[in-house]
Amino acid sequence: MSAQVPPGGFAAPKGIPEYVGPEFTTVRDTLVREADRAGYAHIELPVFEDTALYARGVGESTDVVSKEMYSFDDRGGRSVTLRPEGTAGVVRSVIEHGLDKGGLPVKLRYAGPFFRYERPQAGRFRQLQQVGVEAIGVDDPALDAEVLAVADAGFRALGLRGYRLEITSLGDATTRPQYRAELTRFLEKLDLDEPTRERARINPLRVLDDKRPEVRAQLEGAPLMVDHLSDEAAAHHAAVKRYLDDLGVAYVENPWMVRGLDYYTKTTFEFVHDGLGSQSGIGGGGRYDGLMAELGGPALPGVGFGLGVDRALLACRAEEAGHDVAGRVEVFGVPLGEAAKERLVGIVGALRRAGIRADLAYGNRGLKGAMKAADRSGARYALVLGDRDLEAGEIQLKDLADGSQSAIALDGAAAAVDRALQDG
RNA sequence: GUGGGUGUAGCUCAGUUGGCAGAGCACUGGGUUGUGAUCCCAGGUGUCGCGGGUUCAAGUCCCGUCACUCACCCCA
Repeated sequence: MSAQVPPGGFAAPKGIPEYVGPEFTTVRDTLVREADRAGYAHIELPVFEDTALYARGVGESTDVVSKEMYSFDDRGGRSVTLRPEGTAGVVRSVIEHGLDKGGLPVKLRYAGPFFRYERPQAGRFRQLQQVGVEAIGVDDPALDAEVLAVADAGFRALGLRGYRLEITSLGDATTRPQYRAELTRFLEKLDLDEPTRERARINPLRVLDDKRPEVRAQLEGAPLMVDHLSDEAAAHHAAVKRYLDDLGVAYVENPWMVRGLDYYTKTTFEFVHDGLGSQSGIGGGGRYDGLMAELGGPALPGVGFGLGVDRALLACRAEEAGHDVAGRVEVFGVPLGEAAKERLVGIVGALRRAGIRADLAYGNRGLKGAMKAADRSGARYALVLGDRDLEAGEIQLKDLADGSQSAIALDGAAAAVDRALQDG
């Protein structure tokens, strides 16, 4: 398909998607807008952090930390890592700057690139784009539900329908160790290959969402975390579901769901889309009540999500949703000859100063080529100017949608175009 | 990290039992210096991914290698 050596000799690093045009930013900004509506404030964070932050925050035993990080020593000999996820950085910033000293919860949102050294695949990239929110400082199931509702609203706003929200509870520190021991005893009796046994040793929960049928069959009857919740965690879980009903957010329970990051407690969730192939998660997250303390801050709870912008975009393409492709510009200038070009350059400048998106046919193309460029620009109107019009003190305003054309006065042409656009 | 598939023009691809490297789309110009989205005409010097081998002859067969891709794993 693609040549190994591209024209010019350079290729983008492996596994990194590049987006040209408005499609990507439209998806990202739509997701961000829903977080803004719920009062989450923007936070701009470093793209790399102290490696130890992720080792401690995300968890040494996770795949993300143990084999997928872009880590290197900087020139001062400090080990730094390109951020593989957003929550650890947000929590670090909250602790470092005492953002929890004011009113709680602290509600923050972020957007940007993250990095994981994985084998690229459909929907899986080494540089991935996420939009995320974090609500820190309050342990209230209504806040869990709000976070879920914000994500759901974002996907709905994109026009997506072919996804579902799966939720479960991972319990808390009071009962998880017992459950883990019980699950380990169950797994030890199964016939599993060596890599899977190794996984069971590192994190037995992870074996539960194995996709292979031969493994799934053996998992029938495995002990589930939702049956081993503390009274408090069970009440929290039940309350979250009630609040989701109040918010009109649909969900299904998936007690086999596991998260790959160690910090999750209680509520965890994943948005799953059916049209994406193997990498079907378009967003995920949950509660992390121990993370603040783990990273040296006050023992405050938190809840948040990360949404995959790349995957949401692929989902939009799969559903053919959200394609309001606005033109690059609204007005396109077509000059015939040098004198006309000098005059049109000024008019296009005036249009831009008036807030109208406008462009011009450069390169002294023929009339036909210039009109073709006007068509491709997506403009509503073309402004055609030649010697004949200059003499008459007029300029031709052509409606590219219906082909109609009328002459308007050259003086004040920009204002007249503005009026035409207003009238629609 | 493990396994499968695929590499031919900017893009999507065809190329038969080994015999002159092609089509569509896109792009540029012209038909028409006063009109685009339609129509007609013209415009291609491609490391056939790369290296080696077999052969009179390799895009085609063999070996190696690289890249891409899908799945496992993992996750957004």
